[in-house]
Amino acid sequence: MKEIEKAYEAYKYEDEIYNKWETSGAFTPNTDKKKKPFTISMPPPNATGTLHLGHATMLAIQDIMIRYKRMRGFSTLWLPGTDHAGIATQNRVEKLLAEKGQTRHKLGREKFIQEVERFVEGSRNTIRNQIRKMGASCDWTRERYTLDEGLSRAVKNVFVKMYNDGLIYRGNRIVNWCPRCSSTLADDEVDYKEQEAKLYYIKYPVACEDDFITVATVRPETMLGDTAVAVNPDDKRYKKLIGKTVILPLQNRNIPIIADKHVDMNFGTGALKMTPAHSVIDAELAQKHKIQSIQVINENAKMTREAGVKYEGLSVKEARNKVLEDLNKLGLLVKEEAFTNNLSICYRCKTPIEPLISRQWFIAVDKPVIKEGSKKISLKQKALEVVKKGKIEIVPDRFNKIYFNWMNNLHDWCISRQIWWGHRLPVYYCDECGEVIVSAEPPKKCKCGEFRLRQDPDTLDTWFSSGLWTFSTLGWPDKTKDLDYFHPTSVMETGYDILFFWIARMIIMTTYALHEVPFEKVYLHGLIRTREGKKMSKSDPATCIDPLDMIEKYGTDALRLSFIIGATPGNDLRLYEEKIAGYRNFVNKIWNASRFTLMNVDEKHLKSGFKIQHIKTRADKWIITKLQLLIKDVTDDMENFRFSEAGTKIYNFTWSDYCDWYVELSKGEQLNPEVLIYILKTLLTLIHPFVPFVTEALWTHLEEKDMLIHRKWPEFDKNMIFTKEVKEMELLHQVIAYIRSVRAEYGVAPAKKVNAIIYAGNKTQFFEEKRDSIMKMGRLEKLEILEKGKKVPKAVSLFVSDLEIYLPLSDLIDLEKEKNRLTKEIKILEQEMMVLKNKLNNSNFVSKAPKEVVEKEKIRLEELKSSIVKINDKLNEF
RNA sequence: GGGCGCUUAGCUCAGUUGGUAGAGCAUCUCGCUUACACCGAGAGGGUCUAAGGUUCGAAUCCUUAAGCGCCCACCA
Repeated sequence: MKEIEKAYEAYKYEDEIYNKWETSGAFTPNTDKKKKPFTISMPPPNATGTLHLGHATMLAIQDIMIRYKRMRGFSTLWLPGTDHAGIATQNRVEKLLAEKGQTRHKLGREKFIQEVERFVEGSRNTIRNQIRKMGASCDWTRERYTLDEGLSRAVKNVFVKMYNDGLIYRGNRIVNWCPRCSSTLADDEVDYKEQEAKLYYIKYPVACEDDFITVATVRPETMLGDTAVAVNPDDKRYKKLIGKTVILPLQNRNIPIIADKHVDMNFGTGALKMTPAHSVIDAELAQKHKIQSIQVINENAKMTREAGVKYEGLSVKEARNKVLEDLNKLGLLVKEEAFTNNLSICYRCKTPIEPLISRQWFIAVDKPVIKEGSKKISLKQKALEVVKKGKIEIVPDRFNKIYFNWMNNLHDWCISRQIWWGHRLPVYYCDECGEVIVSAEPPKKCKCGEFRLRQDPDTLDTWFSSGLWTFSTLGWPDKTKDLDYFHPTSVMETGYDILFFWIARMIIMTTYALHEVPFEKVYLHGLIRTREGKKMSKSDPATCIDPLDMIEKYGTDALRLSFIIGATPGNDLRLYEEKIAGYRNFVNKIWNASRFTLMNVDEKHLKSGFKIQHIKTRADKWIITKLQLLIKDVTDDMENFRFSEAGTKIYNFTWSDYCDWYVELSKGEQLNPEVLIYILKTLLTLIHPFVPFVTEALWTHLEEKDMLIHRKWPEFDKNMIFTKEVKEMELLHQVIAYIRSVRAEYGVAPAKKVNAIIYAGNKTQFFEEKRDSIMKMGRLEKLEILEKGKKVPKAVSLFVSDLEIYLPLSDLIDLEKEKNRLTKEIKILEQEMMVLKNKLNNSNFVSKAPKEVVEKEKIRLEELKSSIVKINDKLNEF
């Protein structure tokens, strides 16, 4: 027998165990045709950061899925990797450079990229090791990175294919521009922040008339680029002005007054100033009405020459003040009102977005290109269809609606970014003849014969490459064994916050490129919040829990459990240290339950293996039955992704059934080594996916050849269900619980032993057999077990089922108190009996409720009646 | 303006198809009984947000309302 420490100290074991798993190849599956594949693509953490609670959650959930399926005999691939995270990473490095007084422009493109690469290599290693810390059983031999050669090839190939299909085009359109990042952003990369702004009312004189039209705006500086004023056609105030022109103040330009139903009559003055170059709505209206646009703000958020010499070069804010001042001088500024509006900001750096017109690359989401039978459908339609038809199932299903809503409203996706860190567009220009060449391989020369070709300086939106993740990581565009075997992947597990950013993009890109879904199931977890329900923010260490600190303090297993138990998919989870400490206690409980077993068995027991013949006592049959039911329930829960339920059930079994009863009963002559070992091994197997480290650490003491990670998942065995014994044991528990309860109520010191008399009727033999257990657990001095007898005076009396139990606590008994206790008890029982009687007298209930429900109630009623009679008899003696 | 989620014991939450409410922590009372004080035994604590409805029966299904939170949308 090996020495086992009294308490489990996680940090002493975890790294070594992980290392053993990894080096033994346990995480690396084969493309074994005899097995079924089970695949998860790990959502690639950004290559910049460190592990946070979001990552830790996803790793815990996915690892549970993977380990479970591995034990069920699947060929399981969990493919890890990292994402280059274009804008996020570039921003980080730019910030670091700024500290040294450097900028990326001073450095130049090539050197800057080297700088980023250096930075990324460092932090990728950090991330890798932190993923290991979480116990993630992912296949490191297949690790990928979005900028790998292979993945880059996939990116270029998809780009070219889409271009050739007419899905990718270059266009001059209004885009979200972040002046700080100097780049475009996709629509969903824009965040909104409420701000206290001012709504300015400005008078525009109507040409050739002594009239004005007043417009309201929060951005007066954009008026320099106004090209129209729009009103609602039904607006009586302005009907007569439609078709006329106004003279745009400060610019002295004539611009038309047009009518469009989109204009809200009730907002402001009901007249909308239109700046198509700097407002998305205005741009749409302008396109509809063929109104030109004038760009007055440039990509650095400075005013352009078009804004006029007076304003050129001013910042937006300066221009705003100057415009207001000038309008005021002319008496055209009517008034200003306080106003709250939503300011658009960059989701990465929080800088206000400037909408402006720019020449960019887009993916056409509404163009019918994908062949579907005889007709062609768009990317969007295809992405909607696979979810509608159930080819992809989203858990929880309420997110279907959210997905549909988003997909339906999707506009053409702007994919070009003016940053340097990322996949450069495979687009080449010939300045000689103006030819545009789109090609995965750099072209040698233009068809006009020119050799000097210029590659587009822009890079692709990060989500373009992430969208290919499930298949680019498996080797596409090459026809690899992995791709054939592991794709489509089985489950995509991630936080609901990137449903649009990523999940939707993967569905679009994969259904297009591979004509199959990227994954069959999407499992969405919630966000981790503080105990108060607030978001955890890195900037506020008081609210922010660092998973690595928690691992050091409580162990990985405890942390994992705190993400799983009590969590429901799609709902946020509040996390706090006491919770983690609680699960640490549970992990220690597992440790000690095992320790007890190991201290009480010999090596020969460990080696002998378990047979059904080893089951001897009623307690054995009871715990074995409980275990079988646990296997059944937990398996069912795991199959249905109910990890919280599965975890809770194992927790309760371990602590309440196994430790509090079976282990306690095992102390003494009842000890049955084979059963103890069988229960322990099965339990460790069942809970291994949740707490891999402590279970594997214990496994080393069990004389098994293989590591626990390879162990087969237990099967439910109906031959090990003993219904009768379970009922008897539960009655025994009840009796012991009653005795303990009375002892406590009467203040009997735990060390003091008392006497008891049980009239057990037809269960006399059973109780006789369990005499030792009752005496031990009830802490009895002397126990009499008889079929029946006289009521015992000067004793506390208990009536359980049809049993009578007496504790003659003579000197402790307070007759008055005992009388009150029994009176109280009988009141409760009588009340319950009344309810039951009414129910059973209700013909509707008897006829309509299921038979077994009625039967159950009848039995309960009989029990109640019997107890009440007995208590009444006893009361009459007082 | 649309849509979604939450509201259950002091706190954090479970409660799978409707059958008289559960856990952990916290509180109180005891206790070092040969696995564990990261423990054991016992106790208290809930008209399941409110009001209607369906049903023999509702925390669970339907309707309405309130509070909190989130997402989407082109109120300038």
